[in-house]
Formats: sequence, structure tokens, C-alpha cells
Amino acid sequence: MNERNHISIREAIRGRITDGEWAPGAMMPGETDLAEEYGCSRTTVNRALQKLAEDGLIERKRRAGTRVREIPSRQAKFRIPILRHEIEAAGGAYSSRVAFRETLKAPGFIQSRLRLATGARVLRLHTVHLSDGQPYAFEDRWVNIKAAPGVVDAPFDIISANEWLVREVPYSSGDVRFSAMAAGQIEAQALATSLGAPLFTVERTTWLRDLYITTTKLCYRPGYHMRTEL
Amino acid sequence: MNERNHISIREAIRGRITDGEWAPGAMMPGETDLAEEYGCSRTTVNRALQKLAEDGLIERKRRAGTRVREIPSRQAKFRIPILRHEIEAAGGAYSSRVAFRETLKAPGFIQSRLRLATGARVLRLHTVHLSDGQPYAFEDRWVNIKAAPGVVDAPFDIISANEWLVREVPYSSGDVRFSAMAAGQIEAQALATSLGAPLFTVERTTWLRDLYITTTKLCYRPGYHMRTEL
DNA sequence: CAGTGGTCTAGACCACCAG
DNA sequence: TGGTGGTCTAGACCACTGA
Repeated sequence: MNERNHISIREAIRGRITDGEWAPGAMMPGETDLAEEYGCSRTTVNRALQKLAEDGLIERKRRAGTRVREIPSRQAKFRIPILRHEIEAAGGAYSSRVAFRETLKAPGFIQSRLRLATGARVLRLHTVHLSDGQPYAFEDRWVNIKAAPGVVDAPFDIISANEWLVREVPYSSGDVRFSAMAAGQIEAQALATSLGAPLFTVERTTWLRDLYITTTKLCYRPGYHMRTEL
Repeated sequence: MNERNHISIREAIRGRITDGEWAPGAMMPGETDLAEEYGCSRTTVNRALQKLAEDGLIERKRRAGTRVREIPSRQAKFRIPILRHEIEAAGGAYSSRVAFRETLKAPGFIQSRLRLATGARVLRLHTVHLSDGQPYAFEDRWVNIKAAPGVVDAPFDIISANEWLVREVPYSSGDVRFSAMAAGQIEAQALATSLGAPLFTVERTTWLRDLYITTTKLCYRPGYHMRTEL
């Protein structure tokens, strides 16, 4: 703990903040002072403080100095893994079943969500993901065929659409929404649950610059929860 | 864009990855090579690459070098704001109503969740958060009185419990769970919705080292979704 | 055991902005 | 306008680990 690396120093300072050495809103010593106190270079202190700022514990401004945030804006991070990995990490045996697969002209809401030209064709895919043979999540996916031509012939009985796309089609950005929805006919049947059951739902849309690739809605089985730490 | 700062270089490299210059799984040039190519010091390249690794785009190992991840493990980040700020940021007028407030001996599941001694006392609080007078979320909170003695007299009609705790009681760590649940009697009434409606739910437990402070369950009104970008 | 990334240093200059 | 944080540099040493 008396080491002079940026991690030790960061955690030491974090401790002094949570111990209340500097009250919320109070000014902290400047980088130069802290560097002297810890016997390290200002660069190292800077690195420690930048991380604390990123974590939402402190606020930094040029000229104004560093102060403890009045209201710590802690941030939660989620890795969004491939479903197969998520299931296997939990000790389950992964399998999947394609329940529906069809290419068609994009309906209006998909056309607008994927910024498609009128009449553009898309692949629609319903997949049930299973853990140890039990339904785990139901996926309703739309793929822009123009963005991923190979998708029409991809062997989705062997590799899941998500995994195939992630490997074959690069993407630069994405949008994610978490919500709760009531199971409809299709979801209830796929997940072997009752109509109206509350399902934790993740909707994702991904694109590469101007080219929208896919949008997907993933409904998890009842009782599922997503966990992280602050 | 031809600047030699770590951000430009990071984004330039990110572009070369999404453009497929290096295939998934392929080795990338070493830091020294990239530094020469971009005409900057190795330190700057290192900083750019560390960020890309944190973003899950590349994998780095000593001796083995840097390679593009086979499956990019993009990570989503959420700031978890004070509910009042969330509502105000959306343009609503925030208000809250304490529906229930009582100190009592902790029931078993709370005693275990907050690591309490047998017979420890807790404050239980039901709060309805409103936006423009409409129910926005329902909060069921338990506070360890030993960890926050002032809580029994705190003016929760003026300041929300979350905000009060964040200001008054420092915490070091937390645990967050997202899920979907069906509205029970209490939630349905508080949120003016129907029994069984699917509610997006956030459960949080926070502690300071060994001292567990509070655990809370926040049920959002139907239709709520939490959004972020990848 | 050699080569990669991880880190620290001392010094320098700059951008910003509160006083 | 002066003091703060933001950043870059060149050089150095170290830790790790794959060949």
C-alpha cells in the first residue's frame, strides 16, 4: 500500500474521500501538492485523479482545481456478452433453435429504425436461446441485407446470428435500451411461460457509420436479472 | 485530424480496426511501430491503445503483443443519476410523496442482505416519485439505522431519501440488479397502473467497507426504458 | 530469455478560465 | 493574467510470458 504506483495512490485518495477528509464540494489539494505528499511525479497523480474523475467521484477544472463531487455520479458498466458465453459462464449448456426465418420488404418501423430506402429487403429471424435445454431468451432480429449480404445463406443452425454478425460485419456504434415488457403470444410460447409475464428486454441497434446493420429485441425468461457493481 | 494527440490517434486506430485493416484475431503493430508511424512518442500510443483495450476492441498481452479481439466485447456504461435529476433532465417537474415510513426490527431477508445483527433496527420507506405530478417510479427502501443515525429524523418530505443518503453518508461500493417484475398491489396503486403490469426494476445495495447502509428497490412506471450507447 | 506492454519520471508547453 | 489541469516527450526500468 506504500507503493508509489498510480493504483495505490488512486485508492489511497479514494479512501480519503470516502472517509470524509474532504467534504462533498470541498477543494482538494492540487496535483503538485499531492505529488510531493506521495513522493511521486505529477504525471502519476494526474493519472490517479483522472480515473477518479472518470468514476464520477471528483470534478476537475482547469484553473479552478479539483473538488469532491457534491453528488457522486457513480457509473455502472456492463459488458454485453454473446448470449452463448453468458450461458456457458453460468455453467449451462448452450443451444439455440431458429423458430422463424424469412426475407421480406422492410415494414415501416424497421425501415425507419434502420434508415432503409423504401422497398429495401431485410431478414427477419426468431431465435430461442436455451440453457441446458430450457428456454433462456427469445430473440427477434431484423438484418439489413444490403449491409450483410452473406446473411441470407448463413448457417444459423450452427452459429447464432449475433455471433455470426459480430464476426463477419464490423460495426462502429450501437444503441441499447433496457425495459420490461409483457410476454405476448410469441414470447410466451417461445419461453414456455404465461401470457403477460414480465420479461426483461434488451433492444439493440448497431451501425457502421451511415450503414445500419441490424436491430434486435431480446426477451429474457421470467426471473432473469442483470447484475453489476458500482 | 492529423493532430498528434492521443485522442486523434486513438480514433484513427479505431477506424482502421472497424475498416478491417486488421482482421479479428490478427496481430497489430507494436507500440513502437505505431509511434513512429504517427510521429509521436510511445507513451501517447500506449494511452490510445489502453483506451481501446478498455473499450473491449483489442486485447493486449506482454510479450504477445496487441491483437484485435475476435469478438468485440463492447461495454455499455450507465450513469445512475439521482431520480430528481433524471426527471428534470427530461423536462419534467420533480416531486415526491412518502407513502410509508416506519422503523422496525429487520426482517430476515433484510437482515441477511444488509449483514445486520439479530434485532438490528431499520427504517423502511415507501416513496412515490412523480414527474409533472404523474407517478414516475415507486421506491421501497430499507436503511440500516446504525449506519445512518440521522435518517430517523431526516426531512424526507423535503429531500428524497436517496439524495439525503448520498449527501450525508459516504459509501464505497454498491451492487445493482436490473430486472422485470409484475406490479403487485402496492406498486400498481402507487404507479396508478394495473395489477401485473410489467415494471422495469432496479435494486441497489450500498455499503462502506463492512458497514451495509441501504438496500432499495425502484420500480419504474410501465413503458419506461433505460437507454445508452455502445 | 528476449521482446512486448506497463509504468514512472522530470521537464516542458499549452488551454482554459476564475479572479 | 496567473495558476490550474491536460498533455506530450524521451528515456528508463520492470513484469510478464510466449517462443
